[in-house]
Amino acid sequence: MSRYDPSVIEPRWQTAWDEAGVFAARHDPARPKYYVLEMFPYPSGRIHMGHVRNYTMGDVVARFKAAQGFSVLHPMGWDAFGMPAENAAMERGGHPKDWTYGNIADMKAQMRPLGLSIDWSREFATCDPEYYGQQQALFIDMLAAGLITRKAAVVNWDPVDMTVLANEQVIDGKGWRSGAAVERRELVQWFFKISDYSEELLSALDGLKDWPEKVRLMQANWIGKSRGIEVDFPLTSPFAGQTALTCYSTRPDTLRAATFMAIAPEHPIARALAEADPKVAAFCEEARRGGTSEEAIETAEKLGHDTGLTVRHPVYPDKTLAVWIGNFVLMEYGTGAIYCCPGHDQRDLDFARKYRLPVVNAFHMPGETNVIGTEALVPAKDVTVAYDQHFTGITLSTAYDAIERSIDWMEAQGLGKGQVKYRLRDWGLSRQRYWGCPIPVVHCATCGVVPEKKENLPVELPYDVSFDKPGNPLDRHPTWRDVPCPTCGAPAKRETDTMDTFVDSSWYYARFTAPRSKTPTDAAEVDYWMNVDQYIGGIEHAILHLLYSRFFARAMHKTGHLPAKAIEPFSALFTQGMVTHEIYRTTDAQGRPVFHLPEDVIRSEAGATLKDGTAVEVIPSAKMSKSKKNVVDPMNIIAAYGADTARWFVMSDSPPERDVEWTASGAEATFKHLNRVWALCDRIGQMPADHRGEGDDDLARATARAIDEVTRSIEGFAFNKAIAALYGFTNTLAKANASTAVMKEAIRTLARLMSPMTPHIAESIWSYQGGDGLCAQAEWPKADPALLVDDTVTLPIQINGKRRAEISVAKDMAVPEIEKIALANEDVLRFLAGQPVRKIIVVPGRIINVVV
RNA sequence: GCCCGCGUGGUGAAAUGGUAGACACAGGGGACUUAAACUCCCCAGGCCGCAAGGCCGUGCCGGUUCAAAUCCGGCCGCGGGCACCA
Repeated sequence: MSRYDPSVIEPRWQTAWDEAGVFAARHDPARPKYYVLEMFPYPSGRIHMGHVRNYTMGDVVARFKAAQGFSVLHPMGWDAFGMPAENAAMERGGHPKDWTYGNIADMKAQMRPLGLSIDWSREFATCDPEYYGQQQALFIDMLAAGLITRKAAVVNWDPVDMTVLANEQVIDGKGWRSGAAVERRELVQWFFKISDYSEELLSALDGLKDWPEKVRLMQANWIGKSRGIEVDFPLTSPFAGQTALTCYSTRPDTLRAATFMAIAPEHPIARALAEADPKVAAFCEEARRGGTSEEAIETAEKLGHDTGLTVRHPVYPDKTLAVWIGNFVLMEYGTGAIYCCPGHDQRDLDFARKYRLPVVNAFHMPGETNVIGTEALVPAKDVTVAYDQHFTGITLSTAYDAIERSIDWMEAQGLGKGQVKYRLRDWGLSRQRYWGCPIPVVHCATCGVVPEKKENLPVELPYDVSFDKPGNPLDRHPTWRDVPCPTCGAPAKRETDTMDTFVDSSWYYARFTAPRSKTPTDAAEVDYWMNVDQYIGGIEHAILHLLYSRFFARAMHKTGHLPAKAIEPFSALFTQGMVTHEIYRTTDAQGRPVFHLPEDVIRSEAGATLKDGTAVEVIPSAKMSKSKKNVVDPMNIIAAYGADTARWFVMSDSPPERDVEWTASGAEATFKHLNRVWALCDRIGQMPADHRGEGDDDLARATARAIDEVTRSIEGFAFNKAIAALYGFTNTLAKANASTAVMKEAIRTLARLMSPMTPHIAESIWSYQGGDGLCAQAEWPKADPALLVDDTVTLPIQINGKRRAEISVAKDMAVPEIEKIALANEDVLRFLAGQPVRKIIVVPGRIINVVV
């Protein structure tokens, strides 16, 4: 065997795998299938360590399952629509399509040398007309099935660029390019009616046993099921045709402490007031400032304007409450009007203190006075509190019980209606952008909104567009936009909005089962391959992508594109931690932030500079992101040490669910280790066939233990522990003095155990040591159970919980006998110093604790 | 602001109620070498001690338990998500 040279062996084995078609997914009804999928990448043009970690994890699972006899589907594609392509076109010229396909070619060229066991014959990009045409067919079917609707929605409007902005393009309430103050504007948009599935998506979470608990919890909170009551507050004098304000509240137990009302600036009453009163109009205008994100609204300063109107308290008619307009009340949620209990809600209290509104308690902590100062009294709902003069007569109660009693009482009095509500809103899919899947409908003056005929799909994006002006180029492309109505043939206009890119990623997993099908899916293929047995991706997708995919699978089932068994498309989910890195920032002449790639920054003990000496601000590690440019290029590691080193290293140190801070150190050490394995293989290969050693039994046991540990660790997604076990086994093997046959068997086992992580070197060892066929197709080793049990066990002895001694006893020794030996131990006697033993606890096989 | 996580040596971590620090990285010492690199061997949580050994120690404070890194309550710090980044 020559020296270890990955640049020679890695391409050789990759070619061998390709020629043998090892990774082509085969629809084989005789074998169990296993579908492993990693979240497909956005084609930024460069792979980074996060990709290497993500795809190596999936590859370990895919190779492991293949070795265990499964027919494995392990595909790869590109989440290729989205804003960066348009931004690139605006900043550097060129066309989003050319930029995207160029990036895909570049990234694929960087991924191939990793030696991933991917079936590349199934590759597609979401911007392929073949893919998005089928997505348009799905849209048309979903429209017909009543799963899609149109309604008004609020967007970020840049009044200078006259364009809609994404939330990330709104920085401190200003447009990222124009710097203009952003306004909230209403626009008619397309929506998927995901809220029809709120209860279904919530209750089905219980069945997702192999999803992380935290993801299910996050989704449950996002869906936000609440039980509350809808109450009318009568206006003391009717206004604008309204006689009452209708509010929804989840805390009717605090209704007595309501001291004022707040309505949204878009509320009909606020609009009517604004028409008559320029001061109200000015306030409503002001309240529309800022971005649409919940974060922006929740953290913005709460502003209010007193309308002068009052309402009567529905339960205590003597009380009247002032009606305010508040910039924090949203017309989209609930009824656009809320009643405020500053005593028991911090936001309401802050508002009340600011505008000198009254504050009262609905309850106190038992035995306390609880005068409200600057902090609202907000105990957990399961804490018993003392209600004051509560309308139901409740005195001591938890909030849980008081809420139920209040709802029952108010329903009985005809004052309100108990209701279940969900926080989950419909999914707005319209985007006023070019680089996305066109929404396949036509607007006709006589027929209204008409879906495109399926035989005309795909509705393809025109290539001849320019990005020199802000806004959507499809809007100013007459020959694409102006088409005859599919129904009546009269001149009509295409929808120029394109789809949210979350739509693209909500069904790609199904498409991989039959990527060239002339319909969105192929019944026989989805039936064999679905569901995804193991889905792997970043925790940042815990809510939106995964929830949308769960909805889409249901919608695809309803429209006949997926079988019922696939409505939960991902049987098991693993959320890997992120690869993080420091961020490097300078500012431009206008004071705006400019970010720099790590390779453009020179780091020293004193700080960081650019190559021209400009000082760079170093921001602590955060998720690697394109916009922050804190991404690391793994290609230099592959060039220097080979793919096996990169793969082993990203799997070795941190547990896969935890974030890992990228550092260059350690890759070198991995490479040295692989060299040691190579040399060990060489040495064993040259042992005389008749060599006899003393250590055959010990090595056989160590081999069995390694099989057991590596197998269990991979099954439990503890790849770092699998690698620790492989280090241990390699060290044992290197020191072993065993017979040639046992040594050879051990290193062939080592090759198979390493192969999911380091498939190329494993293949070389396998063939050199006389393994049959390709290691990639070899069966996974099985441990002999008889070799896994030890006859004796070491038991630590604690005295009052502190470890003081240890004894070695037979594995199956009876407890009384262990007690006797422990109490006779001389270290134990020394520590006891004659004190009487109060209790002795023996946990067989684990520990002994003597209590004095 | 709201929801969800995470916090253990100089570093990545292991131990998920039962011997805290496995396995590695960086570091120190030694062997080999004219020398260096490579390779191999040894040491290594902190404090006290010549040693034997002892005390302390898993972000901080408190609790449950024979026993807590692990379970519970409260704080602090860091990260993810917040519906148009993907």
